[in-house]
Amino acid sequence: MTSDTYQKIYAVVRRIPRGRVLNYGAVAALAKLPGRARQVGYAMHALPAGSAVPWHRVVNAQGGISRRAHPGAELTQQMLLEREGVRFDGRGRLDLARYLWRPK
DNA sequence: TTTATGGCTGTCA
DNA sequence: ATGACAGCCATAA
Repeated sequence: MTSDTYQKIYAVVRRIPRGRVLNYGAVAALAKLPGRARQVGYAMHALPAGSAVPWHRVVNAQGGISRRAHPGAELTQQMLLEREGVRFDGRGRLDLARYLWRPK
């Protein structure tokens, strides 16, 4: 796939520091693709296994894990984040104001 | 080619 | 807080 869009998206996601998260809209914006949040989701879905992209650090705008195609995968994502020190509340959501990565 | 769908988001009721 | 609606556009059929 020769899509520059994906490459930009992956480049952004790959820069997310450990213990931090980014929502789809933010990734799209940082990739110079404002409004394409959905495509970011598709890019994640199309991500080849074994890639160096920390897809689990990408969450939705509510600071939670979106329902994904593969059942149970959202739990895996939450587990990976908790392993990096991200705490989830009783609703399975995290404090965006605190964990959202804000590049300068 | 056209249509339908989707790991979203922001706004309004 | 929750739910409905409407845009964005790449991928699949």
